[in-house]
Amino acid sequence: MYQKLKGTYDVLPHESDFFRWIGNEIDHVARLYGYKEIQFPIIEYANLFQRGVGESSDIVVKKEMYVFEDRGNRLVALRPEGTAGAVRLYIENTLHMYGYTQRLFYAGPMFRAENPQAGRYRQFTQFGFELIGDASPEADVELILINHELVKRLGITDVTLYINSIGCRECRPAYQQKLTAYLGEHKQELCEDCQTRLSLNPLRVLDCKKTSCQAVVRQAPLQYQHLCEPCSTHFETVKNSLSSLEVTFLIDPYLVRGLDYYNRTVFEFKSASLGAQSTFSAGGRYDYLVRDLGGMDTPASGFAMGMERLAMVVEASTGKKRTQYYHPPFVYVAGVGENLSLAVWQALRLLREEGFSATTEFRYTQLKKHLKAADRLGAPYALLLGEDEIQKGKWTLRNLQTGEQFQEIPAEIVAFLRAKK
RNA sequence: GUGGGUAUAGCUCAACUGGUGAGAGCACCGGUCUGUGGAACCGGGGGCUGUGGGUUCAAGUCCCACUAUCCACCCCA
Repeated sequence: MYQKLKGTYDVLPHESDFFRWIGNEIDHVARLYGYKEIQFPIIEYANLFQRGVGESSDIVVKKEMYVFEDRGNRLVALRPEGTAGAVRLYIENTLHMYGYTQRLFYAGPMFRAENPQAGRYRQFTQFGFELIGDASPEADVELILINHELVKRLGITDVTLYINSIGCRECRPAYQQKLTAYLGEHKQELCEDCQTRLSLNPLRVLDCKKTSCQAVVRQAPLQYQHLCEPCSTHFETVKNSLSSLEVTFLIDPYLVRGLDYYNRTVFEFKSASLGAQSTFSAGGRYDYLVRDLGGMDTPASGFAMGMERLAMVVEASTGKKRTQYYHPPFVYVAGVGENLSLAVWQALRLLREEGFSATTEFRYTQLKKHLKAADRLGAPYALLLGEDEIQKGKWTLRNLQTGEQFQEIPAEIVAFLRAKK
């Protein structure tokens, strides 16, 4: 028997409405905030991601990208995240010519060859929002508000917003020097991984979870205390805006980024119900990326949400299983007796033309079988069609919850159903 | 990549310390009931016990490897 690839999953028929619902809410919020959907390929040149995501990122270093040569010997990769592709799209299509500020969102599968775990897959779905061409702190706030709105709409309750500022290319070097110097003094106390991080990306030592490292980190100089004037003002404005909008947040001075392109504001939404993979949404400002990928100097900010994790949080938070979002067909047509296929077809066609979700089981001729099938599907109504109905030119409509039923001409039945829909 | 748990029917689980043809409930299909379902009863299809080796007279049961899965680390959404 064939099995699905490690780290992938199937969405079954009774679960898909759940994901559709989440997707619809995201679409809706995107529209409310004036974001337009973009679509870009799942495969791109590998170097787009190598450069976009950063050479020191584990996605590149630990070979977590699905990279291969295509038939033309091009080195291509399955996208490990969305921002690089979105920015490539922005640059290649000169979107700034349509308006400097672009509010964009996307949704789709991403790929990382990591070991699967709770809420972590090799093919996972990400929703991302990108606000390109706006350097103001309000842009960051808007993105956080979008998150906030989504959380609210999906009925998620146990979330915490963490924010931090990781400075810019002006103030980070000085800070990093200070940090590196400090960590260098305590090198012996750090774990093996952190000792290598020290030379590669010392910031990452800050969120190491090993107790020995944390002891060192606790005394370490913190970025948000060493921001340059502009970065500091930016961060203050973000915090003040959030406060005045009554969006509660916590400052996490150890919040850093695995992806290299971030600067200034970074934020994460975490849920306690998620186990170790507590972050279901993360984002921040990335003012250098457009330039790094060959575009003009363009500020930008964005975030991405993991659909699978989001789904788990929704279930945990609302107490509703994903199967409870299933929408049954509205009317089940039961053809009772032989040679009824024409009548059944006609009924189905009329119902569908009226916008009702309607179905049947062609293989059944016994009413009993039909009702059982309708029951299993969860349809609220069954339309009974047999000799009697055909003779009278009427339909019998049965309410499957109450058992009540009546006979009427099709037009009346349709009117009745329209009122119930 | 590292560490630990798990692996028997579609699902949830049985099968005394290794011992006759691997069972139950749910689900599915059919019947009791040829125009009234969600109940009951009866019957049926489904498993080379994750895969491959080994120990043994004998393995679902013990040993090894592999694979998958779950959890944690790493990292990340």
